Amino acid sequence: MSGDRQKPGNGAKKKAHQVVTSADVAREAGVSRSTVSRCMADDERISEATRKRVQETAAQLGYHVNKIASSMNRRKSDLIGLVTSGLTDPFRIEFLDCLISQIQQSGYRPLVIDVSDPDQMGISMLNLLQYQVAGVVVTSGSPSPEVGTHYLKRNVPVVLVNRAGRLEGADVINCDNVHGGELAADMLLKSGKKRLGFLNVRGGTYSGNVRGEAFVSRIAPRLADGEISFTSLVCDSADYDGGFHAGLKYLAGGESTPDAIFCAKDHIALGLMDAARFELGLKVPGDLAVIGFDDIAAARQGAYQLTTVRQRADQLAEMTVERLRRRIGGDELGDERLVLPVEFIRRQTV
Amino acid sequence: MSGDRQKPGNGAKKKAHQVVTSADVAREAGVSRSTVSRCMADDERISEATRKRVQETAAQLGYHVNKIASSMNRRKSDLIGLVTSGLTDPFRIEFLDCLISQIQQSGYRPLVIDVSDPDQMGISMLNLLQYQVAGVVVTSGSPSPEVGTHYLKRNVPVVLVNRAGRLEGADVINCDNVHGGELAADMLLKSGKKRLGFLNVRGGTYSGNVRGEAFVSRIAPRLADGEISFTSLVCDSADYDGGFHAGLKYLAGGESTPDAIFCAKDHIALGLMDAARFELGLKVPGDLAVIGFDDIAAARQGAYQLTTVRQRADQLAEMTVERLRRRIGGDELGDERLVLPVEFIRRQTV
DNA sequence: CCTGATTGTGCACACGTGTGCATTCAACGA
DNA sequence: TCGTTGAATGCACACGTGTGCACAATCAGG
Repeated sequence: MSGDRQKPGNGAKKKAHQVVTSADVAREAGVSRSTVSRCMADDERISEATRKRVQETAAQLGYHVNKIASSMNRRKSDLIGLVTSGLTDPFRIEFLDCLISQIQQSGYRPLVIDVSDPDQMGISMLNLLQYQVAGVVVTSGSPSPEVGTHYLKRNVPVVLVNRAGRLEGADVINCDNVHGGELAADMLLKSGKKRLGFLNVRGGTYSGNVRGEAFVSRIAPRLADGEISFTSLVCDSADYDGGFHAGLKYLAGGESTPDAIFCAKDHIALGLMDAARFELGLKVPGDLAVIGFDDIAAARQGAYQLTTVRQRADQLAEMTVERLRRRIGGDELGDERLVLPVEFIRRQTV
Repeated sequence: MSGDRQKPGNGAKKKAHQVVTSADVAREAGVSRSTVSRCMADDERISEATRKRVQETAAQLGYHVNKIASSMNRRKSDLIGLVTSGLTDPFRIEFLDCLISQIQQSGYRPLVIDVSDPDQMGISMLNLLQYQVAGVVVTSGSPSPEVGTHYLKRNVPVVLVNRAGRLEGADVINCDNVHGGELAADMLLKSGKKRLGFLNVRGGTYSGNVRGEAFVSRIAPRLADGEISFTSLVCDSADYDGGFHAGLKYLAGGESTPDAIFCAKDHIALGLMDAARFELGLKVPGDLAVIGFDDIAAARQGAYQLTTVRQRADQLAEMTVERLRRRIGGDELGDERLVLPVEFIRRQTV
């Protein structure tokens, strides 16, 4: 009555505290194991009566589907790989926060891979395949685009967020970096400042570069007129300390010292502001106007009140998960570049 | 020669782009599948020659062990569940950053579970069991201690971090909240301030409560003398905004307004400072001394320079992983409460 | 009562791996 | 040459699930 082949030699004398399996539920409910499986998956072909009965016995026995076994059979797990590079960048953290929440609500689970260490990176990313992930989100700029190819080759959907380029068969989602750079430029042009600068990390990130280029093209006419000047500034790390040291370096005084700086991201801007205000005694925005990018939580804090360009982490996450779900569901979407709108947030640093 | 039973009816005409399996490697290298398995696991009984040969063919064919299948067989995966409540608390983020890095270096993978939503919490935590996690780290205060019991019942090691109480068979790791509270008290007593306060979130967290109680016991003698006064302050959320609004509420003026406040955590202290300085025009530390707890990155920033009690996220993570690994390895450790030292960091808010 | 359609369940296989046990083989001492 | 030992490897089973297909049961219509 219990179905399937019996085990040959051992008379059910395994370990005492064994985990409850679908076979147990089947036996208890007087149905086959297949039926149990179908009931747990809400298969429509099962009659209402048995489904209810089985689900009740399952609950009573404390049965939960073994996702590992299930994943093995279906050759696909409910895991979604999140490739990130540490948990230090504030905007990325906000994004991951939204993303994890959304992923979970969609019935998936986030499997985090940290690729801070460049050596480990390759193997770390391959590890995701070992876990049969249903999809991958790449939020870090460091992995080369080609790693995405490995996933796509195995039909694992990939979404690249705030990254460069195009990837055949994958979505690339960015905020409107160009428009953001232009908004910042417009604001500084209107502010009456004359010696503009753009501060980015050495070598540049894709997003930062685009923002900077858009900024420069927008101010180009006025530059040509000679009404204003422009300097490209560089910091050593894309964070608070990087901005801080850049501030010490570039704002120490002199005729050509910038009086308005557009930063590639908020976190850099905060460091820059603190160096200017607390180390060099400059007034913001009196002596120095600052504009950031992202609108991280700290930008809203009283100590900064940073004027910035907002990109919405929640929207970014929402779109990421939506695209991922559709691709996992089998939609053939082609490769697209999706752009989310940005918004200028005027506070008190211009 | 290829070993194992053959598939009955189908003459190897499956899907074209199938994933490479250990059987493929075995066939290619002219050994049995068992040998391949042992080679990949660096089993000692395999001769050096064949091991090398097999590993080379494996690399050549692009074979990687299927962790899902492996987990199923061993009834234990390489996943470690991280139970957190959102990614908003700065210190927790720093801790998770270290933790994820350490977990990864130990050959495990972090599976994040967000229990922000209290409704989802129960099922979310059970989901971890479905994935056969090797261990669980609980970093959020919200789940009731009894959830840990579910894991322990299945022999899944559990580590509770900065949490209350004891759990039979699990480690509970805390920083030295008591000493931290005392250090803060000593500092404020020495500062000459007279109207002390302790600011914590309404209802209190375990860590916060302990810090506050230690603070109060330390100042108790001077309280009894009538030399100083003490007020217990409450904010609505344990973050920047909570501290900010509490500042507006408690520092608006009047005779009994505190002139020195010990905050349960840094993030609250930052909000409090900003309300005091930028909304109410108070000088810090002149009109108001502030001490925090944690020493998050923002506390070091020029705009705050917060005097605080440091707990080391990296040490916390290191100890967490070490205990977890030992328990996973089979060590019977009993249930312990581990306490990490704290350090007073004197900056410019006292 | 027979036929065909519909609905609900069970059987048996497959997923890819780890591992206890048996087996093979070479080496070695008597 | 034979028996013994130790090393290296193969065989077969088990892990827990999903699902195509076959089969049973019920029912409608003639």
